[in-house]
Amino acid sequence: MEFGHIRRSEHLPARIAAQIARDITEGRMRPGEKLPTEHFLAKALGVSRSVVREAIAQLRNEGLVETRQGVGAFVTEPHARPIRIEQDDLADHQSFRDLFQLRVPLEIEAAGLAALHHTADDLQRIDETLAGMSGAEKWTAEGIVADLAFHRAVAAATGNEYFSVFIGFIAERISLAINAARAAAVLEEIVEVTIEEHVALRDAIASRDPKRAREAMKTHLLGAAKRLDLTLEAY
Amino acid sequence: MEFGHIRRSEHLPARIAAQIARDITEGRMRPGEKLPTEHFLAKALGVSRSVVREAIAQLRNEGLVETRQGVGAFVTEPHARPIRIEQDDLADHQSFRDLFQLRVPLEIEAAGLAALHHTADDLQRIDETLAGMSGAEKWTAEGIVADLAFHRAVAAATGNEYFSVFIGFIAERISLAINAARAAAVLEEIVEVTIEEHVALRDAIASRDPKRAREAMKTHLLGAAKRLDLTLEAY
DNA sequence: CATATAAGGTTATCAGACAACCTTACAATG
DNA sequence: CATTGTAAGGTTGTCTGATAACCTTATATG
Repeated sequence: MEFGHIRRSEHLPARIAAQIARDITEGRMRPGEKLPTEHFLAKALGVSRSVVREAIAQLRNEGLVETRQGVGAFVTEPHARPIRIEQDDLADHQSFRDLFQLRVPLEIEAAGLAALHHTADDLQRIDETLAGMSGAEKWTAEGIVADLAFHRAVAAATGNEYFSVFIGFIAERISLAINAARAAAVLEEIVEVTIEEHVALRDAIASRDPKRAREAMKTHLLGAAKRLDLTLEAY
Repeated sequence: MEFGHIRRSEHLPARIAAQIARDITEGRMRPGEKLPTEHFLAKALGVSRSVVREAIAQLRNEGLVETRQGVGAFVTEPHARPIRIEQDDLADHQSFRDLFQLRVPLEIEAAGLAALHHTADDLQRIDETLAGMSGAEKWTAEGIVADLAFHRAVAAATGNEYFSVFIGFIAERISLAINAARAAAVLEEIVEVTIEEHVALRDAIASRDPKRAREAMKTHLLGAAKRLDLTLEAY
């Protein structure tokens, strides 16, 4: 096992943890295998034991290793790691587009499921977000927040918690990125059109027509993509 | 702010982290608020600074706090926190079905995008997973792993990293859940059928026919759902 | 053979110190 | 006055060394 020295930069423990994590995920360390002792790692990496401990603690939090007092640290069985996406990943245009592209099929399906499964409460919450969107003339950031609330409400109406979690997460990231990048004037135009499309979608859901709801969501999202100058495949 | 002493049991840092996490998620500490200094917390909780540091490091890994050297630790804004889903959430049948339902539109879209965007390398990796699946007669767990690898390879062929991340995550959870719940005999039958469907999907991708690829994936997933006794909406 | 006991190794925790970095206040400079 | 430099104090980051708790293994003991 090789343990090259760590470059002096920022976040030593995170760097070390990432290195060991790579060793594990890329197969250089197999499940059940014992990590070197903290003492050894500290010597080998040229850092103190505190840093090594913090790195191992991070790996333990991520579920990649297990530590047993008096015995050592061991690579765990291929146990699913939590998914994790950082805001910074959306900095460039490519990532933004990719995430938007991921959003489309999820939201279309959610619209269809919402049409089938929504309750009276769900519909009321959707209507509330619509009212919040057209209520004031505070476009810009307010409009983005209201748009996000609408999409959340539709996702919640599916009755499937995972749609809520994933769509909420993705839509929120996209909203934040838009809000950070776009000028107020552009936002105003976007929001104007958005409201009409939201109402159309809401009506399709209310009439329990999954096909129409899906089409409405598709129209809405592809329209939004166009207004954001994103080119997405459509077929 | 109250900081009652921590009971002497196991995993002091985890206990402390959990306590602070509760303070944050239950609103007793608001986003942007500064945590007490490590020194103060150590004194107040009756533990050493190392323990406090490890607890705060865990919170940082979970995205609940941010630390700035020389300044302090601060509660993060909720939207800056990464999405995180634990394995335990899939214990009951309802959750399993819901996650499977979420998977369907994602994978269908991925199949279409893979047909459009795959490179020669992508296709080769897909073929490798097919070979791995039919290569041995070790069905059961091996078959599940190979199935997962196939779906990962297709997602990777989209060229969209987020499809890889999300589909990899979801499919892995489902695979683990299936592996834990099903008997070997049942798995064998499932895998038999799966291979044919995989090949069909592979051919559709290879001929760059997104429509056929989407249909193949849809057939495959809805068939899989049926074999798992899941009832999903289809329209 | 079965059971205690001792020894050594490893992680968990503690304690104290110094380094790196940030903020603030205030003086110096133009 | 506005800007820049500088010093002070506070906080996190890292280092060092030691002790406690725990496990494994080997050895002794009946």
